This record gives sequence, C-alpha cells and structure tokens, in this order.
Amino acid sequence: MLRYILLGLLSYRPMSGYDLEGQIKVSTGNFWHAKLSQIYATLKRLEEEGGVVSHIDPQEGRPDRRVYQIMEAGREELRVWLAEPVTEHEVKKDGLLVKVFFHPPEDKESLLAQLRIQLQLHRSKLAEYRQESPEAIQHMIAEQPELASNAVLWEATRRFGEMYEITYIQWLEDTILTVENRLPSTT
Amino acid sequence: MLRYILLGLLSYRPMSGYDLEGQIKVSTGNFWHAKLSQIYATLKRLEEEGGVVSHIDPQEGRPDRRVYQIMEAGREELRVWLAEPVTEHEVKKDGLLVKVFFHPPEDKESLLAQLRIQLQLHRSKLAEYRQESPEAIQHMIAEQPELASNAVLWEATRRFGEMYEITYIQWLEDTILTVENRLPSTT
DNA sequence: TCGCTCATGTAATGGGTTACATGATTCA
DNA sequence: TGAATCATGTAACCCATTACATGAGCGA
Repeated sequence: MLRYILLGLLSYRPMSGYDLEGQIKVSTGNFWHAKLSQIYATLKRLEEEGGVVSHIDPQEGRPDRRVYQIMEAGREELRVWLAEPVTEHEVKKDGLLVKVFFHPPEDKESLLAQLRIQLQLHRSKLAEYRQESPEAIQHMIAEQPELASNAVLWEATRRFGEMYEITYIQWLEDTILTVENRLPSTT
Repeated sequence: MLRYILLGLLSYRPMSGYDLEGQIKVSTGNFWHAKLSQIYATLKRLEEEGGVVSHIDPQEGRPDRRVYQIMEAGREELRVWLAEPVTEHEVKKDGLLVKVFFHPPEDKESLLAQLRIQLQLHRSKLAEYRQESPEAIQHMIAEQPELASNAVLWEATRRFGEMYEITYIQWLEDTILTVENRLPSTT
C-alpha cells in the first residue's frame, strides 16, 4: 500500500524520501502512515522495478538528497491500482476495543480511567482535523495550483476523519455513562 | 495483540485452535481477527512461554483436537496488559481513503462506481451488527451465564461497530453527492 | 460428485517497526 | 547545552498472509 502512496505523491512532483515522509504526515497520514526506514526501503524496491528513478542532489553543509521521480511505468501501475475497486469489507483493527471487550467488569475504575484518556486523545484529534488539516490542504493548493481539482477529494478524506472522531467521542461518552451506571460498584 | 485475544478467550474456557478461530469470528472479529495459521503459531509460542498448556483430546472419525487451557501465568499477563492504558492515538489504516485521495478527478464515473460498491458493503455490515451480533452475545451468555456482567462491555464494542458503520454510510452518501456535483463531468 | 465443515500444522514471503549508525546546522 | 531539523540508509525482528499438505464425514 505504501508503494501506491509514494507513487501518488511522486505523481504530483519529484521528492526525496525525507520529503515524502513529511508529505505523508500532512496528507494521507490520518489513514495511512509509514516510518522513514520503510519509505527508504520501498523507494529502493520501486526504483529496482523501474517505477521511479532517482538522482543525487548535492548540498552544502548538510547531507546530499536523493530525489525520486516517477516514470511512465510507475504512473501506469498507479492508474491500474486506482481503477481496481475494493470489494471486501476492510476490518479496522482497534486495540482499545480489545481492551474494553476483555476488561474485568469488576474493575470499573480502571476502565473509566482508560476511556477518559481516550476521550482527551480523540478530542484533540478532532481539533486537528478542524484546524491543521484544512490549512494543509490550502497549503498544497497554494504550492501547486494545478492540483486544485484534486482538493475536492483530499477534503473528502479530511471530512471522513472529522466524522470518525465525532463518532468515536460520542461512543466514548456513551460508554463512560454505561460503565458508570451498568457495571457493579466495588467501593 | 492476537496473543491477548487468545488469553482472553481462554480465560472464559478451554478451547482448541479451531474453536478459537470460530470464537474470534463472533466476538472480537469486527475489530481484530486472525487466520488459523497465525492462531496455531501463536498458541504454540504461548505454550512454550508457559501462559497456556495443551492436551490432546482424541476423537473418532475426525482428527484429534489439541485443547488449550490458560495457566496462572497467562491470566496474570492478561491482567497486566488490560490494566495498561492506551495513551497514543491509533491510526486506522483505510485503503479506500487512499484510493479516494489519489483518484484522478477527471475519472469521475470510476470513483462513483467504487463508492457505490462500498455503500453496499457497509450497509450489509450495519445489518449484521444489528442482527447477528446481538444474537452472538445472547448465545455466549446462554452458554456461560457467569459471564453475564461481561456482556455489558461486549455490547459496547458491538455498539461501536454499529455507530461506525452509520458514520461510514453517511460519509459515502455525502461523498457521492460531492463527487457528482463538484467534480468536472467528462461526458 | 462437489463443496463445506471439522481439524492440525509448516514454510515462504510480505509488510512494518525498532534499533543502529552518522553528522552538520539551527534555535531556544 | 540540549533538542529539533535535515538527511540517508542497514539489520534484526515481529506480526500477519498465502500457499502447501493431509484427510474423513456430510449434505445438496
């Protein structure tokens, strides 16, 4: 999957591995991310397979950059992948739900403490979707105005994140109430 | 993670690898699942480490079963893990959002077709959360009435799935309208 | 007769994380 | 002075999927 994200971002403009990590953070980062080590390894494989080429961009006072550029073979691979529909329901793994499922019902306070931590995390994530994400989209358009029509779809993925967090927060609030009222008190 | 799910299920009662696969399907399957091969491998490691023990249960006309039982060391490991709060925001990877993000904006119909397929998938998943999942919970309580107070938490995770699917469907409907109206028509 | 359920496992491969290794510049 | 940013990569490991291997019983 990372492979296609790299091809997708390189289809906008040439970039180094380091640049790509930064771009992922402000674009697909909310629904797919990767560590630098994996990005470098995937770029290497992509170049061996002919989807991209790289050249060294010498710099002074800091390490040389290896800048990657997409090739026609890479564009074609991306096009084919994007055209393939997803026909299976994707399971979203969620470690917190595993903890909730198996939590000992008599240990009410420990569970409430965990749900309250989650509430904070998801509230700040929601704020991020409302503040930073729209700015990031504006920034990308400002840098490459020719991508303005892509922004409608970028915005759709941002909106997904926002809706998801609203739902998650709602669920946490509901579940906190349920646990407070429906689980036996040990005190 | 699978490790803790296996410990969690075995804390209810002894089971074989095959049984565990079936249990996962009707319990944590909506937010964490695993293939049989991984279950067998993980049980083997768990036994080597002393969290569980197995014994062979001979059968006629069909293969012998290897039934696993949780040990005190396994219960303790589970207890410790459940008590550790999750303090980082977990990124839910979603391949469909990657496809939406990078979809060529001029290829409107291909995108709409994909979104409509997703709408079907998520609607039938929602129906499942409303019909099969409550039945599965009732079935587990009927088999082990002593777990009735755990069911409050099982129900909370089911409710999460239901809310998630409602949100996903809402987003798909919104996005279909947006794509129809806000992307250029090629016809 | 074909496919499903029951039942166990191993081997190869792929995807991803953590740790290791290096080092200059810049800002608080 | 210490942390963050810029910049690249390798190696070891862990988690998970796919493919392989076996085989009886049962219902459509």
